[in-house]
Amino acid sequence: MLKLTKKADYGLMALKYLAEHPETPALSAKDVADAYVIPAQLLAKILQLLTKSGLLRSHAGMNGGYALARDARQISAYEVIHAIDGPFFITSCTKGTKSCELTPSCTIKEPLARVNETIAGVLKSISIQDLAESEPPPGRAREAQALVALTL
Amino acid sequence: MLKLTKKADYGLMALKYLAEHPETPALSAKDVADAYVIPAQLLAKILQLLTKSGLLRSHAGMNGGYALARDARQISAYEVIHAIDGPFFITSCTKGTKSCELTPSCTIKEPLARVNETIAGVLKSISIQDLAESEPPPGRAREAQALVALTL
DNA sequence: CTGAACGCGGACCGAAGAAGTCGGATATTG
DNA sequence: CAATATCCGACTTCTTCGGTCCGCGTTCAG
Repeated sequence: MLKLTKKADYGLMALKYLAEHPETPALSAKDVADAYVIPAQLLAKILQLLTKSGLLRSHAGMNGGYALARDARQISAYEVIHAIDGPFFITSCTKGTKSCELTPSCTIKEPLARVNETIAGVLKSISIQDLAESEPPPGRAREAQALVALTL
Repeated sequence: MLKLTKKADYGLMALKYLAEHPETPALSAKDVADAYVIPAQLLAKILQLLTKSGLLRSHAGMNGGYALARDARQISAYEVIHAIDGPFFITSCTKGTKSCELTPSCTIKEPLARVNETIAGVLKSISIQDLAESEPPPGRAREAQALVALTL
């Protein structure tokens, strides 16, 4: 409940890894899969998704692999998750496609949709670059650049 | 991915319903299940969970049922979700129980943990009362009372 | 005191989605 | 040509969610 999939995790990890190695022209799926210890074939499919979404550029053949399509600072965590897991909604009852039918049930959904947007906003404000940077010095914390207002 | 379960939805709906009927001493699971159109037996179990967590007070026997244990304003959406779905983490890799083992993989998780806390903060700032109020007049929007800072 | 209405709680099952595997086609380079 | 890549769909396996069933304890009305 309310957790992102391993695929999305893997995708974020992979992008972070690519962001940390800007010098290399391309890294193969296997390279990344070895660096972390995730199954190579699975990672490959994830990277393919990210390529289709325009976040990565791929190059087949020997010495091929993947590279970031844009600057790491221009890629948000939201885009990655969206590319891998599709559009995400907090509510099971995604209003729009007459899912809640007759029942006037979904009075809850209205305020929860705001929460949904808030979370999306937070995710959009985080870039791959942020992920790649924020780890080495344990004490140092980058100052808040994301400030999100929630109105019910 | 990243959506809350129907059980949590049902729980929120039920609490909202109870908040809207403060006069009645107790409403049975069936009452609420009929109001919205959700399966009664399932709702019953959810209400039991909420009772065990201290959010509701139950009364067995004829004319029994459930009532809010506290004021609707004192119950947060976070508590409800937590009571029903258990502790929630964005990351599949909940650090703490040596889940990420040897792999130095989870460099991602550190910043994502912040996101997790941010979301939890938003959820904590929403009360059942908010849910019960925010619907009738479509144009009117309560002003932002939740302002969340995210620091990476 | 007896039975109906209710909460309690465990066992169970089907469906759906996530995680991961396999196999083959295509492209690129040495 | 051969090795190394991406690419892409089908498939199996595993877990979890949504939901049902049944039996028990409690309360209250007649």
